[in-house]
Amino acid sequence: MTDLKVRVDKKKLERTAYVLKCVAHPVRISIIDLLEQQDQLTVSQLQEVLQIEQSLLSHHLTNMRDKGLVETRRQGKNVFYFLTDSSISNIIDCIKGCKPVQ
Amino acid sequence: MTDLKVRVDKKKLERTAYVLKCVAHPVRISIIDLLEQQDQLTVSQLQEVLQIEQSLLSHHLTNMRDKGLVETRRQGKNVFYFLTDSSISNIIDCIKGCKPVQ
DNA sequence: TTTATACATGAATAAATGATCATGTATTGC
DNA sequence: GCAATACATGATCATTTATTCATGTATAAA
Repeated sequence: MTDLKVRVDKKKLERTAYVLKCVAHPVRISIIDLLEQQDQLTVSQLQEVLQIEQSLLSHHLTNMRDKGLVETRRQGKNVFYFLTDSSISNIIDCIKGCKPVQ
Repeated sequence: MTDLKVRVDKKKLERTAYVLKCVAHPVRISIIDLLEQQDQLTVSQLQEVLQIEQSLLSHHLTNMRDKGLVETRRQGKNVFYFLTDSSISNIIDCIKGCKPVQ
């Protein structure tokens, strides 16, 4: 109570919220889950599983790339997406570990 | 590749995104961090640390309560807020463990 | 060099979220 | 009962995010 304070500095707080906001979407969580299983996947492969419009998927992927969650590697006509670093995966583990509330 | 699929069912996916969306805000992350340090805190105590408008804080707290992240206990004029279950805290641990991207 | 495939981008719109302000309610002490 | 303290709520407006649609670009293959 005496010297209680937020232990995370403002910059990191904002960065964290920024990244988490990106994770916090059903489609993007699904993408992370798939990339944990598969190491790398093309947009078409993701689309086949997710069954959403190509352009919507592309927007989501661009979003994730902008926030540093995934990276890409082009190979011929295909672009492979893969998770940037495994620490992101921890988030998914947490989620899985979480008891559903209510 | 053959039978690749999302390992989280749709309902849980949505619930997860819903809760994560709630976590994904600097003020609310701060609140979680404070409640990890203190067990329970009144709105006034939170306000003193966070330095934001009372009504804004109250809105954030109501939001977190709706999503099941926190619960409340009234004691006289004060309302104490506390984290619902420790599993939520894991999210914070993850965040702290995450390397800052870029 | 045209056509098809794979993916990205931008504009427009819809929907959700955040912040502010004014006001309302519960509890306590006088 | 009345005032003060502690907190909640609702309306409003601004900002952000999600989705769709149309179109653009890169690569490969014919």
